[in-house]
Formats: sequence, structure tokens, C-alpha cells
Amino acid sequence: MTGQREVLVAQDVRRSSERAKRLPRAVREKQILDAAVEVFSQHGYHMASMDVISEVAGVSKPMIYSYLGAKEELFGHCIRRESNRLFEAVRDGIRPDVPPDMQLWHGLRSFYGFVAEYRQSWIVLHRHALAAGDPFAKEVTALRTRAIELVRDLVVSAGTQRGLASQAEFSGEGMAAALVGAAESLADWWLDNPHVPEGVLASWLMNLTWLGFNDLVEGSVWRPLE
Amino acid sequence: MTGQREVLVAQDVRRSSERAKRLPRAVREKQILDAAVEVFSQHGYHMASMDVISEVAGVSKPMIYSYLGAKEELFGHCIRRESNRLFEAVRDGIRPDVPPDMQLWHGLRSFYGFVAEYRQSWIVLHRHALAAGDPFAKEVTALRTRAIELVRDLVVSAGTQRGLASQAEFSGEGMAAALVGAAESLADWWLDNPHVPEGVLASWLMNLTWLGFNDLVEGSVWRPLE
Amino acid sequence: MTGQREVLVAQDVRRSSERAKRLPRAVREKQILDAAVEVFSQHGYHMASMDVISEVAGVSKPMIYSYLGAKEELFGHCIRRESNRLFEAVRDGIRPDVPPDMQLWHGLRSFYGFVAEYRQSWIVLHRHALAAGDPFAKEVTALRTRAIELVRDLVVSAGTQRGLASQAEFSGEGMAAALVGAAESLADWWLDNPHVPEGVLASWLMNLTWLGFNDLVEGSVWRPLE
Amino acid sequence: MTGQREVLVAQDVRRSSERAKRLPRAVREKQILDAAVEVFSQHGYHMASMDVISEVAGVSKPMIYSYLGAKEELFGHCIRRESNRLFEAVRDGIRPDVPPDMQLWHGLRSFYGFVAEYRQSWIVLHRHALAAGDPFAKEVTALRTRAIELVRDLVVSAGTQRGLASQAEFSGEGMAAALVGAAESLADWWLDNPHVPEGVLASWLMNLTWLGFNDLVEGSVWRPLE
DNA sequence: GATGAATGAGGGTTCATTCAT
DNA sequence: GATGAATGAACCCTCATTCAT
Repeated sequence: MTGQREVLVAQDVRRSSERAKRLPRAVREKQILDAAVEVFSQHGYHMASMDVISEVAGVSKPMIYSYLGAKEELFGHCIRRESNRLFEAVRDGIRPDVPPDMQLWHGLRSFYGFVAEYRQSWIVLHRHALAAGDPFAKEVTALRTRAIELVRDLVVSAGTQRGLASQAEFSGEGMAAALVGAAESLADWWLDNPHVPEGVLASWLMNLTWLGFNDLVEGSVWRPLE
Repeated sequence: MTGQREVLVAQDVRRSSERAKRLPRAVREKQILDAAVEVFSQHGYHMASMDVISEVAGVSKPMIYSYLGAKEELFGHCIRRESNRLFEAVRDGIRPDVPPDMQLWHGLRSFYGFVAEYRQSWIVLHRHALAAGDPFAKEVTALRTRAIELVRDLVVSAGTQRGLASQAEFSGEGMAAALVGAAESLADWWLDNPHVPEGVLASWLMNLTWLGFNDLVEGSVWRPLE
Repeated sequence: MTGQREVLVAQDVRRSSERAKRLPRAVREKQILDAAVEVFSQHGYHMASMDVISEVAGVSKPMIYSYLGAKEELFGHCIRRESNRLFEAVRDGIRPDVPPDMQLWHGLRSFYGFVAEYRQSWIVLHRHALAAGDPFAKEVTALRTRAIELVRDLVVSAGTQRGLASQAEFSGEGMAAALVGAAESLADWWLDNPHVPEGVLASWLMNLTWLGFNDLVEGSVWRPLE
Repeated sequence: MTGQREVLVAQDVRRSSERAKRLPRAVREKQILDAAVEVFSQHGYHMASMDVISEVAGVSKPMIYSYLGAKEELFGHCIRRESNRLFEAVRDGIRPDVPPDMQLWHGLRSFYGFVAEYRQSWIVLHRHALAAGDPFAKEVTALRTRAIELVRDLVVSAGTQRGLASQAEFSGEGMAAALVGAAESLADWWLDNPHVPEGVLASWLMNLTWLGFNDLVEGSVWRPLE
């Protein structure tokens, strides 16, 4: 949990009732965003109070307002930063020069890697931003859309390569949405069942969505070959 | 949306600032719960105000407190009622005397049928209760667990019948969680893409999780046979 | 605690969700007043709720309003009933044909006897009515005034019999007030120190106010002779 | 009533719905406590509303909560401040190098001096805190206990000096409690009979409890000699 | 740049009280 | 006579936000 450690460091630097040292704006903004993500992830949007955020950030409330705007705007900043982090982590984890199933495999591993490293970011995005209503839910929906497109292109290209006839039962987008949703929900489930190592999660998903229950019960198993 | 219609009727009956007619307690409780679900689904737990709920219910605030308790408790009542409704709808939709894939198929259809009919209930359960923190998230998690168990038993029994060796890549619970999550997320996606008919959603999921992408790109398709 | 027992009896008579039997008005009023005194003594005027009183009385709220009026009026009824009870107990305990000190002695014993038997009444009068503000404090002040007059007449007549010159240092009323106050406060102290037998309290007061510390430290002691 | 005058000044300085000038926290806390004591003394704990207190203090409600806590805590602060004021006033008024009766005399004079100067404080302590129930009543009881101990030590030491045999009729603590109670009640009586000068009250008590009615009717009188 | 001081506004909750049956 | 059903009104409290230093 890198975010949390950095916040604590920021706090430690500062002795109580000591005026905060002048710091470059970028540093202050990072402190504040880190603190905000931490607090939002713990309490959700509505129960997170600006007072607490400012305490955790080691910065006075007026600074938050002056640097990052009101609560809504601050929350938006958090969501955007973490959205991008997450998307980039997944996108950069995919290697374009391997078969589609391996691409999917790498994408999933990167995703669960991110969730493990930035647990709080994931909680904010998945648990709280969606519930916080429209300005924010849209942001997360957009992220999800980007992910869905990534997967859709992958599957569709694999399909068209092999002449998959478009059928009512098949919809690149719909099924990509289903896969992305499954990945998200499994991440959620992981929060409450952390004993499972991260590679296994990706493996389950590959077996389920690449092979399907049918092949599985026949004894087939998907494994990454490289 | 049966609930909403009835609530509006209740409102229409009553002219503003007129004393509500005396009705038996059970009727009032239903009115209140219906109104609460409606308002919670629209605004979420924190932004829903007891004032608005009481107005929508056509009842004064003290009645709510007297019949269903404070806000937290009221929300709990909503969640429990809708949880049970949903679970029973799915469970009753499953016919036990058909092959596993058909059971899954019926379960999914019932699920999306419920989401279509009780849109607000679904929103409260999926979007808001999970974000509202621990007393409530647990309730929904419990619901999800019940669903996962249902699916797990289905798949595992199918697998063991055919001698599926337990492997690291396979976990009845984990994969059932993934499927349930996929179904949930697809329902969520459906809220923003309502043009897709409900049967198609179930079809996608069956194809994805029963056959897998691999079979799909080979041209295989799953269809319900009865 | 006679009052409490009677209330419990009244409650026991009534099975839940059974309509209260028709009873003569006087009986109902007694039930209500007993319950009110009990609840007021426990919670004070403001924290006592009409709901609780009606439950303890085994009677619905509208009955209370119809028989004994609103909360203020109800409290007034309580205070008046208990005031009179107390005053009559003390007055009737005094035997007019004995010397002044013995009259005082009997009065004090009657007073502490009452406090022991009607603990709740005393608490309502002394602890709560005085704090409840003017309509009620006056009532208790009036009671106190009657007590002071009783004592004053006693002492003054004793004094004038023996030619006590009126002096600045002496005021029948003031000193009677002091004695009455001492008696009250000792009763209050008794509530928290119930191990002392009631006769001893009266004895302390007699020794203190009849003989004074001065005589006491000289070894004199007052004892009732009859 | 120093407190009240200052509060009014604070109010006058501020025109309605104008932002209060920035003042150091300690000053505001004093203003708030003064106002709270004033309002509590007039209306009692339950009928005093935070709105009124904030108006009288010339400060908005959130400041009260931020500086002195919620209503209960605020009341506690008032009681503690006034308790200490009162106890210190009495203790500091006693001169340790004079005979016991003179010490008592000075203590009583200080007490009535305090009641005269801080009428509201006395009312809060004696009339309202005791009735407000357990967190607060305990505080006042503790104050009373400290006073009783003061008096007990005085009398007992005087008694043992002259060989007072411990007897059933004599209890240092009990009689001290009676004297303290008498003093309190006389202060209470004084509130409704303010024409009596303060020295006279102390004089009555000295004559009553030092000499006793018996000596008094014989014509003896106690007077301070110095 | 940085902050302690200050507040408007609004929400949850609970009574005492009364109607209609 | 007796009561469940119903509500107006008020109170405590908190929070996001801004001003003045």
C-alpha cells in the first residue's frame, strides 16, 4: 500500500502545532490526493469529512480548497488519477506480440497486480465512485468502457481471424462486458478472501471465460504457454 | 415498477397538509418501504432524506420512525425485503429436473427478469447497499454468497459426475463467484444499455461461461434445448 | 414502596393486546397518578415521556389526557397529591400536648417515616419539582412554607414563654427555614446513605439544632423523654 | 453578576447576522460558558436550547460544539467551573488560625458572599444540576462532600479537643451533612427572600447550629468576636 | 503561502398532543 | 369508555465552506 505509507511519512515530517513548511505546489497536491484516496476508500464519499482528509494530509482545509477545489472536485481528481493509473497499468501489461489468450492473460495479471498494490484506489473506484452518483459514476463507467473495448477488440479480432460468423448469441461488446464484470467482481470477492494468490484469480478467469464450464468439466484446462 | 405506481396512488389520495386516513399498520409499512426503496435507489443512502421518503410515502416522518425505526434500520428493512425477493425469484425460477446448463440458464433468466421488473430494488442492492458500509454490505454479501453456493453446487456436481479432477486451476467457489459477478456486472451494464432484450443477456453469459471464448471463436454456440 | 407495588399489580391484571377493562374513573386516576409518580421520580419531569407513563399505568395515552390533562397538569396533580400526603403525615405525627422539643422530635420522625415509605414521592417533590420551574417550584415552596410555619410557631412559642427578646440574631422564620432545610438535605443525603436507621437521623437533627455544636462538644446530649 | 454584564457587551458589539470578529479561543470559551450558565440557570438543563445559548453568547452554534462539545458536555463544563469557583471561594474565606466557631463563621460568610455574587452559578449547581441526573448530580454531590468534610473536620477536632465521647447521637459526618444542608437550603430560601442581608443568614446558622434552640430560648446568643 | 476562526444550512430524531374509530 | 393511528414542531448536531489574519 504505497499510498498509505507516503501519507504517513508526510504526517511524520510535521510536528504538531508547527507551521507547515512551504512546499512546492505539486508536492502538496500529491499529499492531499493521497490522503483523500485513503480517507475516501475507508469511509466512502459521503462519510469522508474534509476535516479528516486535511488532518491525514497534514494540511489545513483552506489549502485543499485552494489547490484542488471543493469536495466534489477533489473526489473527481482522485477518481481520475486512479482511473488512469489503473488503465495504464493494465494496458502496459499487455504484450501485443502474443496470441489473444496470452494477451488476455497478461491483462488480467496486471489488473490483479494493480488491485493488490493499490487496494485503496481500487476500493474507491469500484465501491464508492459508482455509488456516488452521476458525475463520478460516469467516470468509472468510462474506465470500464475502455477496458471493455480492449477486451472486445482482442476477442473479435481472434474470432474474425478464424471466421466467426456474427450471431445473435454473440456480441463482442456484451461478452467483453461480461468478462470485465467478472474480473471486477472477482477482485471485489478477493478483498474479502485475500488468501488466494493473485495469479490464481487470473487463472480461474481464463479457464472460465476461455474454455467455459463445458470444457472444464470435460477435463480440459487452460494454462499459459510461453 | 409496481411499487412506484402504488406509491403514487397513495400520494394522490392525500391532498397536501391533510391528515392521512387511518389505515392498518401493515399497509402503511408497505407504503413506507416502497417509498424508501424508490428514494434510496434514486439518491443513495446518504443523500436520501427522511423528509423526502415521508413525502413520497404520503406519511409523516414520525410514523416511519414508529413503524420501521431510524434511517439505518429502515434501510436495513429495505435491503432485507429486496434481498429475499431477489433470491426467491431466482431460486424459484430454477427447475431441478433438468441438466445443469439448463438450470443455470433458467436461473439467469429469472435473475434478469427480476432486475427488469424491480429495477429500483436491484439498484439499491447492487449500487448503494454495498457502498453504504458494513451493516449493509454484509447483508448483500450474504445474498451473493447464497447465489454463489447455488452455482457452485451446480457446476461441481456436473463436474464430479464426469470425474473432474480437482486442480489448482479450478475452484468451484472461485469460478462460481466469477460467474455470479459477471451476471451482476452485466445487469449493471444493462442499466445503461437497456435496448438489449433480457433473454440475450442470459444467452451471452451461457455462451461465455459454458462454452468459453475458445469454443465461441471456433463457431460453437450454446442454445437452450427443451 | 407501596406505590410501585400497586402499579405492578395494575399491570399484571392486564394481558397484552387485551382491551383494558372498564373501571370507575377514580380507580383509573389512581393508577395513572401512581404510574406518573413512579416515572417522574425515576426520570425527572422532562425526561419522563407520556408514552412510558401510559405503559406503566396500563392505560392508553388519550385516557391520561382526558382524565388528568396534559403533562404539566399531570405533574401538578402528582405534586399536589404527594405534598398533601407529606404534610398530613408530619402534622398528624405531632402530638400537641407535649413540650416543644418533643413535638419537634415527633415531627421529624414522621417526616423520615414518610420519606422511607414514599421514597418516590419524596424524590419527585425534592429533586424534580423544584427544578421544573415556576408552576411547580411554587407548589413545593408552599409546602416548605407550611412546614416552616409549623416549626416557627413551635420555637417562637417556646421562646416567648420564657421571655426571649427578639434580636437581630434571632428570627423565628429564618431559623425555622434553616432547620427545615437541614431536615430536607439530610433526607436527601439519606437517599445515598440508606444504612442509617431513620430514628438516628431525627436524633442528629435534634442534637444539632436543639443543643447546638457548643453543647455537644461539652458532652451534652439530647434524648427523647416520655 | 459579572458574567451577565460581559455577555451583554459581547452581544452589543455584534450586530445581528454580522460575522463575529476573530477572537482567541480562550476568550470565546469564556463567553460561551458565561452565556451557558446564564441560560441554564434561567431555564434548567432540558429547557435551555443550544440556539438560545449561542445567541446569548454572540457566537454561532458550531463554535460551541467545536470548543466545548455537545450539550451534555457543555453543561458539565459549566458545573465544574462553578463548583470549583464556589469551593475555592469558601475555602479561601476560612482563616485557619482562629477558633472553630470563627472558622465556621467565615466559611458561611464566604458561602453567602458567593451566592450573592454568583447567583446564577448557585442556581445552576443547586437547582438544576442535582435534578439533571447522574453524570451531573454526582459532580454536585462531590462538591457537597468536600464541604461536608471541611465542616466535619472542624467540629470533630473541636470536639475531640474537649474530649467529646463518641456516641450514637453524634456523628461528625451526619451532623456536618445537616449543617451543610441547612446552609444550602437557607441559600435557596434566600433566593425568594432577598431582603435579608447576607451576614444575617450566617448569623442565624451559627446561632442555630452552634448554640441550638435550647440556648437560644434561654437568651444566649452567639456573636463573632475578633 | 498558510491557517485558526467562524458560520449557513440542513438532516435525523423525538416529543406532546389529537383525531377517528 | 378506550385506543391505535397520525402529526406539527422543535431540538441537537454536523458538515462543507469561507473569511481575516
